[in-house]
Amino acid sequence: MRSQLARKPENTYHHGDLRDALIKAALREAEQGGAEAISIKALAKQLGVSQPAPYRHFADREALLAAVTAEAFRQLSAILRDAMAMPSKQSKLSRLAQATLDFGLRRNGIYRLMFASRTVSCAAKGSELHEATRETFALVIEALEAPAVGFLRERQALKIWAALHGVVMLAEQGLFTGEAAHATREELVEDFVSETKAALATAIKCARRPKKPDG
Amino acid sequence: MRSQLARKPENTYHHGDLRDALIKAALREAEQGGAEAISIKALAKQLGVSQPAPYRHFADREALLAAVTAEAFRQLSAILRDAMAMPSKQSKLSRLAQATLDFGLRRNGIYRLMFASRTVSCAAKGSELHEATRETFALVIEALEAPAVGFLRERQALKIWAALHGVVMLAEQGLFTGEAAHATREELVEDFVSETKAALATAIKCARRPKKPDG
DNA sequence: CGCGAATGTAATAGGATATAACTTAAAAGA
DNA sequence: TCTTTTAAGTTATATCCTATTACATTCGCG
Repeated sequence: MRSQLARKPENTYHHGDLRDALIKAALREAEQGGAEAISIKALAKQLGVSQPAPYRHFADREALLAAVTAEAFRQLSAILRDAMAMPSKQSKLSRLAQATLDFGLRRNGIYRLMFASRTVSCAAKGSELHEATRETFALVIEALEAPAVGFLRERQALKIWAALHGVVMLAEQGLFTGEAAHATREELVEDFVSETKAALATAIKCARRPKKPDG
Repeated sequence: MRSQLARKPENTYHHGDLRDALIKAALREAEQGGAEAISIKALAKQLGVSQPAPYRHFADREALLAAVTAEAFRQLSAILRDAMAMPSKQSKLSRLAQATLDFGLRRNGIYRLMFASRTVSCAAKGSELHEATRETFALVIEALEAPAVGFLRERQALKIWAALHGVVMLAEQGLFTGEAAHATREELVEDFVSETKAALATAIKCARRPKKPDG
């Protein structure tokens, strides 16, 4: 099952691994132009199969987009895991944050596919895509390096995750290029990271010793 | 120039205000489905004109989207201005924040058009759209109710604006519906608001009296 | 081996963007 | 006022895309 070879070999009837090749090629297309850049017809041509062949593997365009988005989340998860595993003077959270920012800016189109399309919110609860998004978020929680105390940790994970995405969003919008943007994106991200750490430390301390405000 | 009447009256050759009617109708279409829901052909039919008529007013689909997005930013600006003007026990910033969240969730599709499409980042510097986005951001700065001290104020405006958008984004993604989301969106937004206020207060105090850390 | 399921193809319908050539009506100027 | 120019709309058409239907080929399993 040559899963890496994109094009179908000539003089063969079956591609061998069309489903996978479609997802990989679609990811490549989406890199710059986002979901709009994904055309089933163009992908089929690129892979050397007939135009309706992809419909054997995906019910419609939406289904392909969902699969592509799920793959993108798995790739992001892998990148974040690597960033967190890498030895560094920075904290895990800081590395995760900078890696997310980097991913969002570098792979702009894919990022929009993941975080700014209807595809994800339409994903059913047990679906491949839904699971992929949950796994990524689990890494954010892990990056906090904090014990589970009620929902304090999840709350801080949501906060830092939201803040990060906001920075990516505004950066892509060009709000950091004006004269107002004396602060760089990276600085802002670091701000959020240290605020999260501080909030987490005090919140957990308070939760553990609810009577004493300081120990 | 009946600017409100959408459909072209029968037995007339000219619509009268097609450009405006197109933008308004497109906004209505985008409310749910975002940019993808905007079809020039469908709009033309809806307004009772021939299919290529819109091309007299917009060079292509992208140009229409840009105009629609600019109008959306002006509407958001108006909403935020109203929210800030309204008498309330809450701070201006808090009202702006909640109004933004509300807008992002209620008018989901339009929000994506504004903050998560390539349209905005492609807007040229003097364009209608670019000006509309700058005006909206100016309101965020205004909501801080803080004096201009270097770029401190702009930096905090960027931070709270980013955080807000992150919350909207994750909320639309459904990350607040799981068991992890013990915190409501509104609570998170208030967190960010009060952190901003605190950071702003101390930052400005320090900038004013650089030698004395506390006054 | 042989049969069913999976996978691919050709043909085709239908919807969208966009352009070209032509028509109408409104505005501008003599 | 009459004419001429120009803005705005129309019909016809080219091109691209999604999606379905009916048909062909190959894989894999009993």
